[in-house]
Amino acid sequence: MTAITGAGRHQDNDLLLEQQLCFALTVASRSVVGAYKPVLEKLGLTHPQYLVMLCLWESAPRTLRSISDALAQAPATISPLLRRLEEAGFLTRQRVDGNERTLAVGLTPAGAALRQQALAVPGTMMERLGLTREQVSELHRSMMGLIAATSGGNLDPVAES
Amino acid sequence: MTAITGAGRHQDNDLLLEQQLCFALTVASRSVVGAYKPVLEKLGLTHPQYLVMLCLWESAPRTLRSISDALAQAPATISPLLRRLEEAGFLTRQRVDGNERTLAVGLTPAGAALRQQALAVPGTMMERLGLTREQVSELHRSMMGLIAATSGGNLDPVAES
DNA sequence: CGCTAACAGTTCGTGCACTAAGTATCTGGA
DNA sequence: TCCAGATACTTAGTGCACGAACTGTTAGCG
Repeated sequence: MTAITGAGRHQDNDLLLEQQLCFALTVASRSVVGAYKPVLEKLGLTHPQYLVMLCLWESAPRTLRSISDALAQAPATISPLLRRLEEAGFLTRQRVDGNERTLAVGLTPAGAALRQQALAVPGTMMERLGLTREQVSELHRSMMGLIAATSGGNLDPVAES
Repeated sequence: MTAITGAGRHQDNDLLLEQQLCFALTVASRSVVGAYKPVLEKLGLTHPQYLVMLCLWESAPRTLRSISDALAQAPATISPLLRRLEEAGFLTRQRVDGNERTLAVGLTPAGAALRQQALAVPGTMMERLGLTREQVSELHRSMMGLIAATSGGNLDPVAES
């Protein structure tokens, strides 16, 4: 209601595909992930798998829930991802004997060793994207602001009933 | 080789999940798309479907290839998307009689009428995200720069053999 | 004319993301 | 103690993204 606030007579232009932020954002995301692909392939990882490994290199063993929270993704997304990484030999999944409910995800020697190769990835990507450390920081800040805007606002419910 | 250029002794910090641009970018993309979801649900569209409709509202009828190019997505992604939108009654798919190879994607009356409801979407989203028109423009510029960085650089091949 | 290469779209297989539903476990309170 | 609710993870189902293989069509070239 009151479409005048914020929108108004700009509405027609607002529907142009090219100037949609959501469009630019999804294309940028897919493009950057695509740029990682050939680099990560050498490590035997997909991009989401790479993010999981980053989690584990920071702290292991840890629970699925903890990884799920760190990556801001549903447990149902992480679960099969961990299964594939286990099949690839990079991590282990086992129940903690004190608590039969939680899953302890740990690194195998191969998974821990992979970190050495991964160390070169950020630098390689900055080079391939032609970005300076400052530009990366600036973009990172923008993204964090956007993430805060989505989770900070009263979004989860449709706001007004 | 020569990991000193660009990377160097920052490598350890570079692997921290939180400061990965690619991580922030994918989370931001998923978050924003997720924020669109309740709004687009009222129109009966998913976010990728919304982008296809934006294409068609700008110009219809047009070919699958043209939509695929505009959205920077593979024809194989667009094809089933169009099928579902046809099933939903928003567009038509028919062969051009002069050229049995290309597909003419056109709007149905329902698909054309949907534009009126969609006019409110950008304003609604700006409000929900708490972004000003200027902030949206700025973010949009950043994303376009990033997209240019991925397609501009010699990325497609792995560069050196 | 006939053949080959390029092109338009579709289909298939794999992996991700997310909702919903299901299983098992743990915890807090009557 | 026992039970209701919360919690941890898994599974199923839908849709998207992408590479690869496939069908059919068109265009160009000898």
